[in-house]
Amino acid sequence: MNDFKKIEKKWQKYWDKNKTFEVTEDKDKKPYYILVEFPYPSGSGLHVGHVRSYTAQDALARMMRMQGYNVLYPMGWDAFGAPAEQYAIKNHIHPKEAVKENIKTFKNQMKTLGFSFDWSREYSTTDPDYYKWTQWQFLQFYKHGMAYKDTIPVNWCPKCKSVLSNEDAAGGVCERCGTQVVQKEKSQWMLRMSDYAEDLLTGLDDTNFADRVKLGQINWIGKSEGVELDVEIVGGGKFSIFTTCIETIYGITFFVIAPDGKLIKELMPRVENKDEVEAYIKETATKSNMDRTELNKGKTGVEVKGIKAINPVNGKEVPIFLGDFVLGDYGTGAVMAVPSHDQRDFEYAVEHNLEMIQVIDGADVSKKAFEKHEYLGKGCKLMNSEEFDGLVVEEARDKITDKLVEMGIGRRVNNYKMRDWIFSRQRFWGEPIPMIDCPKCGWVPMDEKDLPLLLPEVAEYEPTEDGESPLANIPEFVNCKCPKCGGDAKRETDTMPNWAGSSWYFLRFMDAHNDKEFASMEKMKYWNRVDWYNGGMEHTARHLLYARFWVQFLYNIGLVPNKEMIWTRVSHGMVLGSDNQKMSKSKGNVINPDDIVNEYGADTLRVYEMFMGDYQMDAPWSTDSLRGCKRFIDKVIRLKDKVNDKEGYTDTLEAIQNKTIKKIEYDLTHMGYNTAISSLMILANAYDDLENITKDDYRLLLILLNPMAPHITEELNEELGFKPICESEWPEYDEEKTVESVKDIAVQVNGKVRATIQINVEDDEQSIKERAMECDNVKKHIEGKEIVKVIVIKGKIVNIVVK
RNA sequence: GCGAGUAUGGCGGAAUUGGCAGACGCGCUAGACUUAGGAUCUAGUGUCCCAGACGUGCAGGUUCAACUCCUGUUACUCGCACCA
Repeated sequence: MNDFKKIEKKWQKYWDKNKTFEVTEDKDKKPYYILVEFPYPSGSGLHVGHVRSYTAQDALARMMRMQGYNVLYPMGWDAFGAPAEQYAIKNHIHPKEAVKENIKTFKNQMKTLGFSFDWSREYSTTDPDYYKWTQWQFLQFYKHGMAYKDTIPVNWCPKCKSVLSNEDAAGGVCERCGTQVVQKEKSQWMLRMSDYAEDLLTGLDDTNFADRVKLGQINWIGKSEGVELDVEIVGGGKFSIFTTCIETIYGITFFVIAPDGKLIKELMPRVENKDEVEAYIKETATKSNMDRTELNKGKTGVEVKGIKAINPVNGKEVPIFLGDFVLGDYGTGAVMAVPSHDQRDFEYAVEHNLEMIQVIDGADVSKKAFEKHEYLGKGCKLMNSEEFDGLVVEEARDKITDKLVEMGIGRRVNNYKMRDWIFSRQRFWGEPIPMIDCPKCGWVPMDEKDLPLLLPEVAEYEPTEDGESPLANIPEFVNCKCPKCGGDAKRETDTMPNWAGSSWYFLRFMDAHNDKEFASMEKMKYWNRVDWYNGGMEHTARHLLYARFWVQFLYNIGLVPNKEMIWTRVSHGMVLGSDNQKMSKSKGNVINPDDIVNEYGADTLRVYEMFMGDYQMDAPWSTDSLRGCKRFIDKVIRLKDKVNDKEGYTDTLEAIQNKTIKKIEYDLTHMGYNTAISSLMILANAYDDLENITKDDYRLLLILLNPMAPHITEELNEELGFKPICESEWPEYDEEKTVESVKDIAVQVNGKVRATIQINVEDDEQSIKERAMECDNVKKHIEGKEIVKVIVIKGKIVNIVVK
């Protein structure tokens, strides 16, 4: 049987020619929108990991189409960003050409795998017709005060010569190249994502994301409730701190402020030891995040001499320090230090020989701090806290907060770890930011009707040495007229991050070729939302959060129908190498899907990847197992020889057939792909046990297997003379017939199986009980013993308890 | 350190509500058919001191009955990481 190549080609052509999977907004059908993360068309081609998730979603799409749903299953390309640019630089071609080439490869691979995408909706984020709307939406952010320019210390990758978002620089190393990130001051476009922190949290209630996905989002947003407190400075002036442990306020022995924050700059004129302080600020700036977190556990810092702060509750004057464990961009960039009750403050106090005051009773604080997670909920009481002495912590927290609020110096506030989104990249290969810097008018947005702002056609697109975008070197691009006053002005030369285009691509699929709007409200209302979104776990924090933020903003300005446009989000496990390690060229364990398709066929690869293990877990590659799937398909082919001329279904197969239909429906909608395949193997084995099967029997197996193995099943179906499966209806099962009327159940004595009896569904408890007692082996084990009770679970088990 | 997840034969993994642990597949063993087999078919395949007993990371508990529920614990994987 080596004509699978011919067969697969034939049916791929058929689907293309008949536009089988293209959909329109058909009002008579129920819409269902299935989405997989569109790939980054890299130079190395499709990965077997792509095949896993695309096949899974493809199977769901194919089944649901047969069930009468109007299934939108689109595909496109997320082609802006550093990898495409680096690939282009390395191979000395223009990124546009590189992307075109890579898309062609990807698309061919997808076609040979028989994915049922609606190719009429294909686009790339790099198409001017698409990024026009990305730019347009950026202008909406700007016009609603959600985009602003700010000079901030940013993560800088010295190798990629680019600014990275906190998300891209997670762990203090560059996401792309692994180089240590350093801090650098830069003027950047920002989106006010932190304004949406609370909405992004509550919005999760309107989604059906997997729990682990929701949790990832919640952790990333990182909400903490606490008190913001104004602190007076001796001799005038004040600053604010944020704390979640206001109950320890009487234990303050010093304050620490961030060296990279704005506060120290304001205080500078009054600082006595300016040289020392400035040196420390400089030192901090050269340290990467990594240094600040891992390598530098010892608490460095200097005292800010000449300035003392006043503890508002007792008037005590305490010193102020700089310390790089306090971050400039979280909270207020300043903290109250209570060394007895915070381990970081404790370490800092030991290092700098500072006073400690215990204010919560219940532990020895001479060796380490007695922290919040240790004293909360244990009934611990306050001490050394004047009128609050003796109060339980939780109560004291409330009373102290009330007092501070009353005094007008305290506010209950929430803080979030999530920061604003740094939206500028000093890169060529991204959407140009459509803003113009006019010497007279300041930043002016481009006129919407002039969009798209195209990337210029140039030969040089490598980043400049000083970290400016390559676009800055192109006078024809930079120089322009101010849309407001008509005078000479300069364009923004930074481009958008590659997360931009992917933050709204799923909306575009609903109306992919609209040249009047990014997507029409009418079509978005028809499709309503993404019903089922599959992607990698690695995208559940960042991409999904950006996309939700983007959508919520569009909703607030009335441009999309729902505040959450994604309903279910699930994630798949990785396909590992056969050595159980992540596939990588350096380890030599990479499996190329093309090779597998060539040798075994697309159907085999698809079936194998569905069968390989729990969909949500990583699974190692096994070519032996793949061969097993090939054998299964061969067996299905051979079963055709058993088909007789009889009409209808074989009686003895009724139960298993109904059961299998039900099982496949359940499994394909619950990510149980491996057990779906297994139940089809069981069905095929049942057929194989018979001398003959009917045409209808055989066709049922073909239809049920079709979502996973669409080519061979269509071919066999056609050979029987039926109309194509992709134009047929999904079979219905009869719940009553899924239950076998005769069944073997176990008989246990004291929980141990001693016999098996055959029962009928109609049998009553008493007769089952009697028959169970009559089994020889059961008799042997209950002989001479007192029967305490007999438990009969109908259709499942009998347990006789004896003493 | 914090958060999440995982742990079942030689291997990948089943067990939807507590009800015969190991479905299904791989691998392996023996046999059949064969010039041949990465083909197909048949039988077998958790462990052991094998009429029986023991077995789902480990130690307890609840129950007639526990992979499943509860308490504690270990290892690994992933995410976050001085977030006040």
